[in-house]
Amino acid sequence: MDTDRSILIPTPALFNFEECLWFLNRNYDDCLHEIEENSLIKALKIGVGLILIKVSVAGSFLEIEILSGEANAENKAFLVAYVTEWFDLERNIQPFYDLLKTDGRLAYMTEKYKGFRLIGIANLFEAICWCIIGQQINLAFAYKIKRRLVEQFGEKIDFDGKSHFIFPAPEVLAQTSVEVLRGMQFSDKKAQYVIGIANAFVDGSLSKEKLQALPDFAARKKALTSFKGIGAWTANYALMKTLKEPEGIPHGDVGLLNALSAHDIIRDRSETDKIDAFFNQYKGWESYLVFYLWRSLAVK
DNA sequence: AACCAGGCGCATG
DNA sequence: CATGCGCATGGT
Repeated sequence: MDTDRSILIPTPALFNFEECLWFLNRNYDDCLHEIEENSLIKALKIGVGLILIKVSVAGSFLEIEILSGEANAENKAFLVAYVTEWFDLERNIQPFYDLLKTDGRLAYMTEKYKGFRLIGIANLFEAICWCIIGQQINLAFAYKIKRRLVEQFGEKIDFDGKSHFIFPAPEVLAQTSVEVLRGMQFSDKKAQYVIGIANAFVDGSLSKEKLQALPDFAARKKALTSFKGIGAWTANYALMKTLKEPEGIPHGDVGLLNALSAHDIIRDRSETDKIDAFFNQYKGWESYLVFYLWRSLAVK
């Protein structure tokens, strides 16, 4: 191991990297990272520089190896912060487990999914675009469309015979056209939404920093849903994945509803009062509950 | 081969 | 405020 190009982050209690990898894989074809064996490879942009990292477990540490790009102190500090946020390493999830254990239907999760963390999407623009792509279509198709978009417009690092992409910048997508996106099988509306959101990022009317500066969850949700293409589901999803907001419950989500009925919490999606009452028992941990329910959905 | 997919916006009652 | 409808097209 080249210590110059390697960083170790101590892992917290109740952390299991393989559980997290399961979620990042799930038999889907995500173009923004690659999983091989028990490691994860991802390209990132730091300032103007591209960097390729490999994340794996080394004893009681997560190891970040810099495969390509500059391994200076500044980049290393960025990477520690990035991976810590990505895997939500700073959160003590014991209180969540204590709540799960009081619920006969969900208590099994504290063993079966032990150490599973809320996997983030640090890039707000990416999170929103991903939501728009995924609205009302099946996930396999959504990943295909995302790949077309990313491979056409994203920057990449070639390493070891493979290309590793990063999500396109708003400036780039703001310059494309509905026709081009239609060619990638975006619907007319979704193409308009993505371009509209890209322009909002370019002109500064929407940004992660601006959202974070708002006083509370309700204000952030309202700000997000004022943009075309961002409804309640997308706003909650983005707040949950990018800002790690506990209250971000993607209401109406098909996967969530399926998991709720699979656990006999509801019979059909109209029972919104039951859903609210259920989530009320998990104050402060709603988004984690959503994540664990998604985790419970076996893929094929 | 019909029915469903990690919804959303807009038009009505 | 709640309900209904069109969207677009791949998966199963």
